[in-house]
Amino acid sequence: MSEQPKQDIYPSMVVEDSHNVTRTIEPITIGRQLKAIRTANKLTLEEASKRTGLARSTLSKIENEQISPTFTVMQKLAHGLNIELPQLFTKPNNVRATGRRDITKTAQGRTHLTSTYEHELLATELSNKKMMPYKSRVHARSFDDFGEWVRHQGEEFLLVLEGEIQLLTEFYEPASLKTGDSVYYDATMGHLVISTSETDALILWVTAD
Amino acid sequence: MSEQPKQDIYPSMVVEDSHNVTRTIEPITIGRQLKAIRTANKLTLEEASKRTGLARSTLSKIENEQISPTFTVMQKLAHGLNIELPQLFTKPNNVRATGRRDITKTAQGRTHLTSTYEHELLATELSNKKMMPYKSRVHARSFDDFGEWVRHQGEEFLLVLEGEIQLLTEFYEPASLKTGDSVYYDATMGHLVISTSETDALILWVTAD
DNA sequence: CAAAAAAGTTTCCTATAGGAAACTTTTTTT
DNA sequence: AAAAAAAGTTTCCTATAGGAAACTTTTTTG
Repeated sequence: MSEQPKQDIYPSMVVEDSHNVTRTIEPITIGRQLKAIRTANKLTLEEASKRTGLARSTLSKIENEQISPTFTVMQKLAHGLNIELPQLFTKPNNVRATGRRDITKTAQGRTHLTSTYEHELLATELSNKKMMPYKSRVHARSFDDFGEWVRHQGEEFLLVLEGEIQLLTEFYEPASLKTGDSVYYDATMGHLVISTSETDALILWVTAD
Repeated sequence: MSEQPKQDIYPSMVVEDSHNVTRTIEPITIGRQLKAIRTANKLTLEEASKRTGLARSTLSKIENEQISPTFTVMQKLAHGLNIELPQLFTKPNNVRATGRRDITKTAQGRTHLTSTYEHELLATELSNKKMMPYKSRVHARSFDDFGEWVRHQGEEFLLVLEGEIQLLTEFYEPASLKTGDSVYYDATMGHLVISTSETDALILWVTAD
C-alpha cells in the first residue's frame, strides 16, 4: 500500500454521449463547492465542524479532495450549513436571485377583475418568485357563480381579513371561515370561495406552484 | 466487533428551522431511491453492476441501507444508470399529495415563543407543504434585540395585520409598514422585523423554501 | 517583528465502505 | 416438483473514510 504522492479521488471520466461521441467529463468536485459555501458564510473549519458535527480534519480533507464523503456525511453537511443537498454538487453558475424586496402599500397592488373575485396582486415587481400573494374581494355568493370547480397546480394558503366566507372543496364539506381564520389546501383539488357576510369578504391568498 | 442487530444508517435528525421551531427531518434514503430506479429500468443487480462498475454486493448493500455510499460511488451510480445526481435523493414527488386541507381557526394555531417573536403556526396538520404560514406577534423593538441578521433559505411574504412595523433588511433602508401593507423578499438577505406601534404589531408571514 | 492565538493540514488510528466469493432465495425449465 | 439457472444476500477481507490530536501555517496582538 501507498507510496503514492496523493492521488486524485475524482478522476475525470471518458464517456460516449448520445451520438457516440466520446468526451471527457470533468467530475463534480464536492470539495471546491464545500469550501466556497463555507467561506461565503465566513465560517472557519472549527465553526463548520460544530454546526455539522463532523471533525475539523474531516472537513479539511473533503475540501482538499483527499477523501470522498459518504452520503451520511453529505447529509450532515447540508443540514449543518443550511443548504439543499444538490447545492453541494450543482455548480453555482445558476446565479440565484438574492436580496430582492418589493413592498406593496395598502390598496396599491395591481387590480385584476373577474366575475367572482376582485383581485389585488401584491409584489408584482418581482418575477420568478416562489409564491404569488394577493388580496381578493369575494363577490361570489354561490357555487353557480362559478359553474365549475377551480383547479390548478400547486398549493394555496388563505386567510380571512374581513367578513366571512365559505370554502367549498371537492373532497370536503363546505367550511365556514370568519375573520382571522385560515386554511391551507392542495389547489389541484377543486376549490372555490364565496362570501357569506353581509358585505363581500376580503381574503389574503398565497399560491405556490 | 459488533453484536449489533443491524443498525439504522440513516437516523432521523431533529433540527431547528429558521424560526427556531424544532422538527424532525426524515432522512432521505438513497437505498430506496436506487432500488426504485433500478427496478423501474428492469435491471438486475448484475446488470446494474456492469453499468456502474460497482460490485453486485455493494449495490445490494446500498439498496438495503446497510452502507452509506461515498460520493464517488454516487457519481458512478448516476453516470451508469443515466440519471442526474439529485435524482438519487430528491423524492420522486410525482406522488405529490393532493386533496389535502387544513383549517386553522383564529388563535388556534400552535404557539411558539422566541425572545423576539411570538409565533402562531398555522396549518400544522400538514407536513411536506410548499409554504409555511404563521401569524407573529412582534416583540422586538430594535436591531439589538436580535444581535444579528436573520438569514435563511427561501423567500418570504409578510402582511401587517395589526399595528405598525419596520422591516430592516441588509441591502435596503428600513421600511415602515402599516396595517394592510405587505412585502415580499428573499430570505437569504439579512432581515428582521421590529414593532414601532404602541402595542406589539401582528403580522402574517408565509415562507417558501 | 516576536510571541501568541487562530486557522488549517497531516498523521495515526478505528470504524466502515466496497469487492470477491460463498451462500440463500426466487424463478425458470424440463 | 426436482434440477438448474438466475437473482439477491451475507461473509470475509482489504481499502478507505472519519475522528483525535499533533503539527504547520497564517493571522493577530503587544
